[in-house]
Amino acid sequence: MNIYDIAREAGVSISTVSRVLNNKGNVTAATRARVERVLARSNYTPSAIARGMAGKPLRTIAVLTVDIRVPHYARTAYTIEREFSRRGYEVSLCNTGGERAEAIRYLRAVTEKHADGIVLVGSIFNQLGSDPQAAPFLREAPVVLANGRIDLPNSYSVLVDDRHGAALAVEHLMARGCRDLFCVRDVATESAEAKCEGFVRALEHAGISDGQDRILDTGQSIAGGEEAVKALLASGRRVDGIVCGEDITASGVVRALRAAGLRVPQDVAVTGYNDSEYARVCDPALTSVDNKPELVAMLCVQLLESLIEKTGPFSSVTIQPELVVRDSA
Amino acid sequence: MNIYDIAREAGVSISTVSRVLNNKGNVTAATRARVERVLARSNYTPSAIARGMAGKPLRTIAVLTVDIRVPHYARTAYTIEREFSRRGYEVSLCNTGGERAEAIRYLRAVTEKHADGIVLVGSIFNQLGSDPQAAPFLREAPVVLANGRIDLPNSYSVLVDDRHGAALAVEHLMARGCRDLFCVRDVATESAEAKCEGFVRALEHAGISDGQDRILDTGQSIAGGEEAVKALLASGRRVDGIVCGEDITASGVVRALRAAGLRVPQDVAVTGYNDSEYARVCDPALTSVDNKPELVAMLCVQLLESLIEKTGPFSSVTIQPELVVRDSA
DNA sequence: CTGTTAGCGCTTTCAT
DNA sequence: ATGAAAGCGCTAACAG
Repeated sequence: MNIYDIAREAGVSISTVSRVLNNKGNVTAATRARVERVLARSNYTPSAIARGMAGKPLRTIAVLTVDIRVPHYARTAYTIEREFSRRGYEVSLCNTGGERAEAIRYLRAVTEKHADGIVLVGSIFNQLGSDPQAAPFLREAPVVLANGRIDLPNSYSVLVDDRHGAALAVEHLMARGCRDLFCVRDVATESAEAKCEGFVRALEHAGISDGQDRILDTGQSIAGGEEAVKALLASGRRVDGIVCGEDITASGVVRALRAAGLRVPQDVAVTGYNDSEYARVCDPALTSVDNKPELVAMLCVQLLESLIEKTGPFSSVTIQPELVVRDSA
Repeated sequence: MNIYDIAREAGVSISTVSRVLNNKGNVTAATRARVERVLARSNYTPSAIARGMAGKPLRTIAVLTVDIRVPHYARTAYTIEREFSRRGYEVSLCNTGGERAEAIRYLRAVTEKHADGIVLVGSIFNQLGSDPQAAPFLREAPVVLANGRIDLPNSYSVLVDDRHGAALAVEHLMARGCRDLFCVRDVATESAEAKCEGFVRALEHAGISDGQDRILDTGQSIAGGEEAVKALLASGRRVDGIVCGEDITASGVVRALRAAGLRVPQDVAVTGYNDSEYARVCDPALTSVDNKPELVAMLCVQLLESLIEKTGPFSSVTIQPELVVRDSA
């Protein structure tokens, strides 16, 4: 069933049907009513593909994320989807797992389908900007990065100041009297790097210069946090505060500390990052850095929408995280 | 840049270009090479829209879910996306929030774009099958429900036996000696209903007939779990075991029990549901029912793919949850 | 093996 | 206010 069928049944031309379908003017009330009656009883659905063929945008947004099973990405992707949906766009989603090849495959696919815009969620996508295989696809449609940045003509960023976020955690711990701090780095992204940098700088600011030696590397998981603590305690180094790069890792840190007979926060205070549900499930509830994924997502959507609709001016923005104090520090 | 440009530059016809593009036979190695060279230096991207216009499938799958911020849905959606991606499909995602209107809007949109298949994740979508506004869109493409069922000619299900899941929890609690059990219902879906039914039946099986009076209603959240426990304790009823419909709610239950000075599991044992990361973050780690979202998703993908490619036979399937025993019960 | 051509279903001028 | 017709970029049937 297509527009010709409707036109025939209504005794008009396809132009007229098209006009009533798209609420264009120049149709008599009578004609419009006749067409609408036919429309109502037929179960005709216009073909968006044909509409796209005729040069109209398909109103779809491509979202690339590492893994929506990570709550932080889930919250970001959720907000992006909801906001674009509200604006009449559909979103297509890909979990690249950080795999360059997956990202490229997907970018090619969405370019072939003429996506109207692209959102890259996470600093891990920064590398695509200079990737000869990927970059061409990032020039066909406007691109916005959530907490990332690439240098391409039509790409913009909504950044989060993770250095500041980590510094907030350090300052809070020092204010409660902690002096022997450590930082848990649980992933190798620019964002994680920024957190470490914030940690080191904040220590320097407090006159402690060996921050670089106080960074613990581990995996992003409960087990990762546990292992980092076990290794630290085994080293015999003094510790009374731990800044973690993720709530989930922090929960492992807390668990291992308690298992070792240490009290949190009395003996060792712990901070998480992301202010996720994990922070509230954890016992004691985690003091955590809120890096505002919903706000970031919202700004990404607004930015991308104005890029697509060419209602300028546009500019990249940076938002500041905040510390949410609970029981672990 | 389109297929005509390539054809002209290579000095061949568009058919030939189309043939090399799609690896069809009947092209001399020499001709193929010539076209491929032109292809390589041009940054031509074929238009999937035009291809769709010519009758080829666009290879997109629409996934409807309640809210991917809920880990169980995130895991399901993640697996669906990954598996379809591997098979050369793209997935478009909508978080309906359980809103009928959102589901309908989205179904209309994806029908206009000729989605090749639809996945409905969650029993909340069961009602769409008999919804006159929604059902027509569920007839245009094959539909698979994850843990749901609708009665439409081209719709199939991958079901989870949640009655059995809840019964497993009850049996485990009774085996540890619990006698005064309660069940926390934290949402109003058929799936939640099935869990309650499983709870009641398992009690009956053990000679306890007042199961229906042992169901506590609350919200699906930490606070929901806490409130349920507070109300229960205030009522003065004896309790030594609580079966929860969700890990997140169970974590609130545990927290409130401990706050009331009760030990988990010694005084009151608690079971969660979904075997999510929350179960592992919670202290004590939750004994939880694993309802296998990855397996469900995988089966949905296989089912839908065979429906799309018409490689039968198809049939709905039911999978059985398993209990994962940890420290809370 | 290669080229010509007729659609696919819509939007949009341009006539009338 | 309405209709005729061109064109969007591709696939595939058909002709050569």
